[in-house]
Amino acid sequence: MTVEVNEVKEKSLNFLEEIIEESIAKGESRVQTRFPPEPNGYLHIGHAKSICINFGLAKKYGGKCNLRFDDTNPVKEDTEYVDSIKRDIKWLGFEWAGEYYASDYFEQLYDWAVELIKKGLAYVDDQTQEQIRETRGTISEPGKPSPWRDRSVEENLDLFTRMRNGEFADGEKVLRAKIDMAHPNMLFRDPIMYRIIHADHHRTGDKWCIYPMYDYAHGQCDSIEKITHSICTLEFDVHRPLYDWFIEALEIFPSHQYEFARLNLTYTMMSKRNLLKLVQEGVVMGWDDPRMPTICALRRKGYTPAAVRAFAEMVGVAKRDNVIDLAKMEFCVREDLNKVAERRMAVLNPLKVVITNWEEGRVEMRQAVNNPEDEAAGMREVPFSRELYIERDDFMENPPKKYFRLSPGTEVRLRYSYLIKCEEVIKDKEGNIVELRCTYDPMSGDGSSSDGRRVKGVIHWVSAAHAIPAEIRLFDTLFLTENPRDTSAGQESWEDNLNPNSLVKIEGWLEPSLKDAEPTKPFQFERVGYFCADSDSSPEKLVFNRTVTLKDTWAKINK
RNA sequence: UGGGCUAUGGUGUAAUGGUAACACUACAGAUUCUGGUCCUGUCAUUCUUGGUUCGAAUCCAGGUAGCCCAACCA
Repeated sequence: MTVEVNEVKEKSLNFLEEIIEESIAKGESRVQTRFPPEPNGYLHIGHAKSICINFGLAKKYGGKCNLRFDDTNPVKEDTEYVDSIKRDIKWLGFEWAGEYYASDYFEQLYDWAVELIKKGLAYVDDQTQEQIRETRGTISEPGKPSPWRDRSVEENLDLFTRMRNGEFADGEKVLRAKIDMAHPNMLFRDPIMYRIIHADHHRTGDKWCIYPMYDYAHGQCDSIEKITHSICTLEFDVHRPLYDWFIEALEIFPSHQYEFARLNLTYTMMSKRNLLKLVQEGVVMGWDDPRMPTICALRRKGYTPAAVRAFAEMVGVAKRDNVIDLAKMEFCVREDLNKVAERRMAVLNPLKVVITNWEEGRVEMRQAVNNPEDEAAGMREVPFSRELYIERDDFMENPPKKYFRLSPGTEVRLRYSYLIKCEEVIKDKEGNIVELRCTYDPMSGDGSSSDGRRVKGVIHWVSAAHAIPAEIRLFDTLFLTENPRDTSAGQESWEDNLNPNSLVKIEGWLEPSLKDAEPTKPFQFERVGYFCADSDSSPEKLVFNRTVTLKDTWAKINK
């Protein structure tokens, strides 16, 4: 006798999970990660991946994940960004164990710098920025030592103290680690640890005028927080030896850095610097313009946190360069929204239909299912009357062979309502179709028909007298028309590839129940796509944003 | 005097010396009061050349290709 073993396929581990499991196997009892944004811009979908990895790993292994702001460069940073970052992480559904700032550690970092000077591992350099650049050498040539490299410990200590005390102007002096000006890794050619910046810091104000560089700060901050797994993107891999060098030189808690490949999306600009430029130049309405890849933009557009998390999970974690198809993100959104979004009817491009055998003034409330994927969502009533709007695309005077919808003499079902037959097409002087005259089958209200005939086409509609007008913003999936990293197309720069049709505003008609829709709550406009009210929406002017299309039905029909 | 990282379908991710799997896309079909959803089917000589082995995507060696590094950015 054989027994069918229902094989439960265990989900394979990604390489970071393997690393963690190895460290646990070796006796490491703790998993502590951190998400370390610089508050110099808004978080985007690429950060969402990093957030999901860092918080997800901590959760999976019973550890903790800190939020640490890497605020070591006061001229670029601002509390506006700090606030937005916190809001976006919360929206994604994560809670940080501790909230820290690199600036919390400035005093400790300073003390450690003094320690390195005393050990003869750091010195104050008087060279100009240009001189430092020139003497660093190149990728294939060694650098040259600074003339100030061999100052005495006493002199270095004195100079560094005076740097802190504000005795020097910006750029006049820097503190550098004394390592190896001929090192094949450029970062080891006496990296700058501190520079002088007389600027207001968003948290420490004017307390400091010297600020640590990333390489001098990041590993030590991890170490202070006893981070076990410091996870960052691939371009930091060349920094890892330096990260380790400072930790070893200081003999502090040995945090370790691991790198994964950052997220790239087709047709999407992901660099914070360039996104900032779009905002500053007014190309977009702001950081939360629905065309932006920022988390707040996705929220405004009606994406759900669950969809973003599912996407991060689906793209996986590895070390190879990747470009994820936007279609994959849209799939995650549709998959989630299909389960949770209530259905509504809305006509984007109206064509008037008059039901000639329906009495003037008669209104009938039709029962409509809110969500066929979720019975608990219940029903609602939608008014039906003599004059309706249907989608202009749902009528064709001369239909091609596989067109299932209205055309002269044919019949379709109005969703949740009656079968109608097009009897007459009314045109204006220019020959434009302005109205259809139709008749309805009074016996077809329950889904059947008077004689058992069935129709293939089902279209959406709104009652002209009851429908409410709204501005509908159609944001194109493609904000860029080429992949930003693709140079083969010969474009001058990514900015030349902004999609001119990335935002189209139209006037549409919504069923009455959409009047008080709360912003960012997505609805499926049946047969059209997912939409949500914009934050600008008001009772006086309803504004709806397109979240994502339905799986491109119209394109399929029209091909 | 260059160093580091990476190569598996159109796109991602698995397979950890033993039948190349899963998802997205695309295409085809079935169901449907949404041309949506759900369901079914189709799509690979694992960058290359050698080697080790009964057996290699996996191990070894040499090529090749891509990405990152020369901010007082992170």
